[in-house]
Amino acid sequence: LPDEGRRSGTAGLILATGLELFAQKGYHGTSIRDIGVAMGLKPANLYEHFQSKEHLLAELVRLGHEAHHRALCTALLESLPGPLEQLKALVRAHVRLHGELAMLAVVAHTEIHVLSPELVAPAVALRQQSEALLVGVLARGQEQGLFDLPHPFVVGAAIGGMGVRVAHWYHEDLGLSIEQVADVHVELAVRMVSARPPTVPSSAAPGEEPGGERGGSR
Amino acid sequence: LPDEGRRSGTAGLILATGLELFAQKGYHGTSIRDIGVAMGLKPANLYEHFQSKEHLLAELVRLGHEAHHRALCTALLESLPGPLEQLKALVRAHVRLHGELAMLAVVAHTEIHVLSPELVAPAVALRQQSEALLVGVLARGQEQGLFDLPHPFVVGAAIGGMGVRVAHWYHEDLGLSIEQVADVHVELAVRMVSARPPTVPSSAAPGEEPGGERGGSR
Amino acid sequence: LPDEGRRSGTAGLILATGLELFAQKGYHGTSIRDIGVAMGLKPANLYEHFQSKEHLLAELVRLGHEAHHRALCTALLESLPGPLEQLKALVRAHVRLHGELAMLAVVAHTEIHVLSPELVAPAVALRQQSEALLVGVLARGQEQGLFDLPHPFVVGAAIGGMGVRVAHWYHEDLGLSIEQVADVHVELAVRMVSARPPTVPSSAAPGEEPGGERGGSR
Amino acid sequence: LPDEGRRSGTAGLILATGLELFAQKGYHGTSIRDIGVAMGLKPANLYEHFQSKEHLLAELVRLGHEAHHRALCTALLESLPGPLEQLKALVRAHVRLHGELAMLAVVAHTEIHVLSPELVAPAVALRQQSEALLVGVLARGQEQGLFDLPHPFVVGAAIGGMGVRVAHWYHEDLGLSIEQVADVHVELAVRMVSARPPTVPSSAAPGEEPGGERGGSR
DNA sequence: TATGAATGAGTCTTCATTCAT
DNA sequence: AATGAATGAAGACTCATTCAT
Repeated sequence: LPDEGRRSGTAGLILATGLELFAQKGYHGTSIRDIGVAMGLKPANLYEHFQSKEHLLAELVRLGHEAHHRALCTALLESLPGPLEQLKALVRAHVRLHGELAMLAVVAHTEIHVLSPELVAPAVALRQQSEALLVGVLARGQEQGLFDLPHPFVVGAAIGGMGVRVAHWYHEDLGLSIEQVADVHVELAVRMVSARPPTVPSSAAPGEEPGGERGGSR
Repeated sequence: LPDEGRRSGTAGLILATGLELFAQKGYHGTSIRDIGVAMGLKPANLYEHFQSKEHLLAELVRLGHEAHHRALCTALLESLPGPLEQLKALVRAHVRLHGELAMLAVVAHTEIHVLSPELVAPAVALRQQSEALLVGVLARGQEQGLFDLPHPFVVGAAIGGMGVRVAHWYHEDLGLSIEQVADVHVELAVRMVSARPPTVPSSAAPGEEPGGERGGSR
Repeated sequence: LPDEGRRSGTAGLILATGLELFAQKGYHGTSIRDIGVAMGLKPANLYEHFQSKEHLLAELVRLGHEAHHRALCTALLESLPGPLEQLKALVRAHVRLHGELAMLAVVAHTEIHVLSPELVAPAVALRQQSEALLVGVLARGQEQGLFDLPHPFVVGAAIGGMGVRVAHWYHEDLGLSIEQVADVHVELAVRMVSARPPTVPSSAAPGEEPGGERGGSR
Repeated sequence: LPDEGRRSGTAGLILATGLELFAQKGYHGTSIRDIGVAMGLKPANLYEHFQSKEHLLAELVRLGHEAHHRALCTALLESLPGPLEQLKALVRAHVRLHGELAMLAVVAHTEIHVLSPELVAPAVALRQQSEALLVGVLARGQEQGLFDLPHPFVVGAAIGGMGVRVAHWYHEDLGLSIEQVADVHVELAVRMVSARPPTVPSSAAPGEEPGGERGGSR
């Protein structure tokens, strides 16, 4: 599905069909025959183009991780300087990718564990690098006193996580462009790294909740 | 795994073993034989206690959704009044559940789609109610002018989503208590619904960011 | 089902239930569990009363053959003398048994082949004796010039066969008493062994059939 | 086995092997593995040619009923006119089919009940038509005063039934050609529908039968 | 007498894969 | 590049049977 991974003819069709079915029913829930009938080809034919079912998945997982990594890197390269801008760029790219290439993102994320160590290696390498990008930005933002992170690791996981989930719930019939969704997530991410004002004037207005909040934690 | 769903003897063992394997390898990736050997029982024995593999999954999915719904309801009932406190209570409960019952949460979430309509019905009903709790709190918060939500629906999805992801990355060897993780998420959620201060020095305004950031970009 | 084979309590219930299910779905098509649920007892309980499923069948098959043999012998003993009367008695008894003990007859006939040689022995012995009764009567009838048999063996098979089939099609809702059915079969058997009159006008000779027939052809 | 149902290659082999085993051990008593080893093929291969074991049976049952119906129709078409000739033609065809295609006839008759309603439908339709042929001929024969039927329905069942049984006892090593068997059955059927001569000399009257009876009774 | 749990063998069927064509 | 047939392994599930209770 990503432009770079597009393959010609039958191989591309297999890739696209496999992606759709894997996203829908899972790797183990999809048989080589399912893919065959969905394509109008016989199962045996798949082996002209991929060594095995697992290799087909490996290719998809690799494409997904590459697309993700590429999107983040590009975002960073094109970003204005500074941790905040970079964070915004990362979040935007992260969310857009999970909205636009939702099936690929889901498959790459969900089914990565079925791959054998050899086939999974490239993907995990990319994933770690991608994660490092966000971690790095957050770290620098905090070093520079621009971010106020309750806990850098957890905040990173949360920001990444809410983006990942977009692939599961976003779809075009929602009346929302993926750009709008990305905008919101950018705003949320910014808020997440920004210290709240002392809440001096009791932003919770209706009166006087002052005390309540204190004991709120259990 | 949740106290309420604990079953006696063999049935309970099957439930626990199935949960573990389903979480690890997926429903379709786990064979009835896998469960059998992991339990030290023969596969045939499973059918004394569950009608089918699917019914076993259905029970787990149901338990997961019930535990989740129960946790949210309890949190709300015990919360101090007011949308902000309720939001905090919901997020805390949501995160704790996804940390403490991680496997159940993952299975209930990931494998719900393989269930036939009949078996899935109770779970989807509960899920909708659970979602409605958060949506309701956010809506009231905004009505009362306490929250500033860029987009209520997306914010809800984001808050829910980051909690859901906790089940995928949190584990006890992380040097973090789940309570700490919940604390952070509560703080993050509060920030997500709170308007940022006017950003007086306009930290987001491009162009005039205070120098230091420049070197941060790669 | 036959009075002599009736057993007390549970054993009798198993026998009756097994008979019904074997007749309906066949031996291999009926599981020990089917019998259990149909009886309201647990399958394990069957083994208190029968060594195995096969022994249950063997008992039924034996009962069936015994009842049949007994019916034929009694008929012969109570018959007026003479091959014709004896034939009539045999046919009547044969048909009555297959109507009144239809399920037992069907099972004893149909499922006898699944029994191991040891268990089947008593039944085959009886069957041969029963067949011999009819064969003997036919032979004597022919010797004495009372019967005109196109082919003794085939006629015997035919007379026996039409009676056997009664067990498959007769049931009480048919508006026919089994006695009526037996009457008809007796009459048919008598005709089967009786030479036709010289067919004076030669009704079978092609070409000269008496008019009326012509319109009958389609 | 009937010429019309013969299939090429493997499918035909499966059909033939299945027929043999079903006839011998019954549908439920025959496993897909039995068929496989009898054919020298692996069980899985059967599913290349038939959807399921039940579909294989359904095909056999259908073939059997078609062959039977075809045989009866052809017989009627080629018959001389008139109920008596038609009866003779029907009986001859009926018997020949049950002798020549014995296994098919037995399976089609015995195992039809295991088929699901959908799969059984074509066969029952044919069966009803076949029965109607005989019933029709008998009815016309009686209307025209050619037949003397003690009870039309029962006579039909008896004539049909004795033919059906041929499939169970006839085999070539018997020293009888199937044609001979058919001849006998034709003669028997004719006798069955023909009024006995008034038995003027009272052949059944006890007492005055010519001698033989004396020693005949046991 | 009755039963719940347990089990090894066996059920039908689907799987991914190969190979000759 | 494509396919129909073939296959060994594995899939979920059922079977008749046992045994402690």
